[in-house]
Amino acid sequence: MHAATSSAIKATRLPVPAALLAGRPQMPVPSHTARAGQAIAPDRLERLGTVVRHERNRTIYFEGDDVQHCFKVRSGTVRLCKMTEDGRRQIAAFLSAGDLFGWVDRDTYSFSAEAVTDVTVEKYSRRSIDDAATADPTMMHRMLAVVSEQLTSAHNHLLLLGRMTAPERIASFLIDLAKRKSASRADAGTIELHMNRKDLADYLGLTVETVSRVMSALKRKGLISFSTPECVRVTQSTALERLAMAA
Amino acid sequence: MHAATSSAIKATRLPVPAALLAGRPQMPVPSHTARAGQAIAPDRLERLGTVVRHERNRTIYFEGDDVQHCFKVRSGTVRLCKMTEDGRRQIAAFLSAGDLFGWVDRDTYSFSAEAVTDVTVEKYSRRSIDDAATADPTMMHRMLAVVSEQLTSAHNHLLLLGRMTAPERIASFLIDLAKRKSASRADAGTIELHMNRKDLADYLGLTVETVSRVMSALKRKGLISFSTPECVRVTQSTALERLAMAA
DNA sequence: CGCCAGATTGATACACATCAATTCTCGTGG
DNA sequence: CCACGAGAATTGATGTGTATCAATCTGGCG
Repeated sequence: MHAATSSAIKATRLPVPAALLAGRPQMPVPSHTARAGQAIAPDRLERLGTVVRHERNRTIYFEGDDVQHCFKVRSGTVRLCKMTEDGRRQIAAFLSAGDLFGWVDRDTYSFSAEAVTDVTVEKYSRRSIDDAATADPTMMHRMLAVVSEQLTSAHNHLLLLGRMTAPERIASFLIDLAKRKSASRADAGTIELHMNRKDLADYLGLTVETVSRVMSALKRKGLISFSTPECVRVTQSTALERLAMAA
Repeated sequence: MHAATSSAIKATRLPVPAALLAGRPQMPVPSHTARAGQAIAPDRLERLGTVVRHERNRTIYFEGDDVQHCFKVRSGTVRLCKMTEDGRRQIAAFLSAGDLFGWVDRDTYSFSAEAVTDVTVEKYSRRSIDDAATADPTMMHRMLAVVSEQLTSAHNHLLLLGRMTAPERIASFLIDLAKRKSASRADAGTIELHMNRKDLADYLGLTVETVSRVMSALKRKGLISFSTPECVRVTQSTALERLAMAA
């Protein structure tokens, strides 16, 4: 099971023009400052990374694999998840363009990374990152900021899973997603989910049926609307926020 | 509400003889390597910290407060938690001697820290830590390791809250606690909880009544035993582990 | 057109929450 | 030392939110 970690389709060695650690904060439920990162010795990081493509539902790495690489999402959506022996799954985060993952100082990954959609990621060997960090100490500082942000997201997620009702979970999720979108484009209101109901359910600690029912209920009440299951429009954001409530 | 963060009773300026970042990994649900830390420029960290006492149930800092300090538990138990407006609470972690908290690179704390029992903590100003990190780059590296470990714990906790039944949650919790104990002393089997049922419930995403019922059931089945609610003895650890199951 | 996976909707079951008494524990003062 | 009180823990009776089981519906694709 831990064998074929690489489901890569194409791997081209490429310089990294933009600052590696720049980009918006990882994971949903941010609700905090966006900390637009500034360039960290971009010259040192050029030619260190490769761009790799993974097709839909392929695993990028498995929980328990040795930490050999760090990643940055270039396009598409990635999920970080854990499974129990009997097949129950918990998704810890969905990542999209600009998000970093695997940037931890550990021996093994504590969750799997999988492609929700077709995905392109930038991939950096741990060794090259270590070198870059040695050369530029602020790099390590930025990595700490990234992991800190992820820890905050995880803590918000704990509150959601431990103490919120199904409608509250869905509402919070939609609001977070809407916030993330609006950060990039001012589309305002329309959200492309990119993931199916099972993914959503496994992120929110619910079943597909419950997710479906609550989505339908929200639609009936006029808080949201959607024609295809993957494209949701928030029509009454204040009412939705009231539903989500949690600080 | 964010006013009096300091409920400190006594504050004495003290050198820090042992390596600050040494110690066992933070939070329950580790299940991974213990990474016994090596000394990080102990000389630079001496005289940077103060020892502060907080009495039972006092808040050390509030969610949303500016991050001014980092902490290390010297004795007692600390809980990290979040509350909703209507009083629901989620505890993210319990910390005990040797554990670090507040070591993030963020502007504000994303959760409150409270004393479960009477507690003594070592307290370091952010500024002094930054200075130490500049002087010794490996320091930042160690901090990244600490936060990474916490992120892993948070992810395990997500699986527990999102996908496990009440008995599974209790069993996992007891096993983790037992592991932590055995790491320090070879007491084997006997666990001092230090926290009441409400704390336990808020950590596990359950109610006091459910926690109590499940504990009683486990006792009746002979997997555990306890005379006082706070002192639990695991009598059939393999059966308990089978109950917990999750990878 | 017909197949199939995903989504929705309905009927029912059950795990855990909620409401409501006891019972236990422990600190305090007589 | 024991009685007392108060908060915590336990236990019981009942309710309910979400899971489970089971159709049906929908949309994409060979």
